[in-house]
Amino acid sequence: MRRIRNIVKELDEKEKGCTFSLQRLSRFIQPSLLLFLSKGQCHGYDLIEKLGVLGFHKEAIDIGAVYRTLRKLEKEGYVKSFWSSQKGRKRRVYRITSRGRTLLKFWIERVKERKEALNKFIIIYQEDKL
Amino acid sequence: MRRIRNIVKELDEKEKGCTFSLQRLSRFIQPSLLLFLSKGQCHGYDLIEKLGVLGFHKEAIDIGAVYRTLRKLEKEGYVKSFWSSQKGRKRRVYRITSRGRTLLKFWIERVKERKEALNKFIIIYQEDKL
DNA sequence: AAATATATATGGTTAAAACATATAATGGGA
DNA sequence: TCCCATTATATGTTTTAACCATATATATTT
Repeated sequence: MRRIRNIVKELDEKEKGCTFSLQRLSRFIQPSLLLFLSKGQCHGYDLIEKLGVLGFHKEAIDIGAVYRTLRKLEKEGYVKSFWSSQKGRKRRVYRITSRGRTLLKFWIERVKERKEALNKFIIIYQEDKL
Repeated sequence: MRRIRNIVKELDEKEKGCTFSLQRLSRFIQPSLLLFLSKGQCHGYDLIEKLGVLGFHKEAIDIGAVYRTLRKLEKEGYVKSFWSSQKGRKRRVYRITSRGRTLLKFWIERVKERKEALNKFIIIYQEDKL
């Protein structure tokens, strides 16, 4: 039904014996959805495809989480949705609101900070290596 | 007793009306502790200081989480500890194990992936901006 | 003597990812 | 035509780790 977590399972093989969940994504679905919606309206399935652009293998994405996050974003007023049924399958199309754009602006700051932190992490790791 | 979250509270002010917790750190304490311990033995309080090097304000760090994570890392065999009491306060000093170094190696891969993803995030955000 | 800094630890709450499963319409191939 | 894969959305449960609060005790500074 859902071919999911194939690649992650391979990692599991390699990481056998490690009790920490390394592949757990963190705080990424919500800001990513806002980001893509800031570029234009989209429906959920489309957004799942687009998450791959950021480097996540489609197979590893929790589809349920995407839809759930979209519903929550709407409940909070960051996006708005409507049903579209032209050509076949009806789909719920999302649009970002101005509130959503403001939230994304805050996220960008966090993303930049986090990127800097990860960069420092890598630099420290590589120090004094032969 | 603990002057914590001063800076974060300022952010809260700015982010008023946003119901999403933007400042929540994610999956960072554990790998960071391993990283610093890979450079040499340390005790918990020292590690709290060092977390600041990665760009986190000391005030925002959950000290309890640091100690808890260290205990867990030891329980899982990624670090080892002993009590040291020379000059004053006794402290529990941690050392990374070879298992810990292996775990850190896996983490580095994740960190690099994540940094790339964050970079793409920023690039996409800046596309078609005036 | 009191206050602050150093140092470690644990109990409870919450958010979000991870995991599982359900539903249903559509289009292509056997 | 029937089956199956793909498209498409959704919700229930479990787990993890951050977040928040608090407790304890020694050492140093005011």
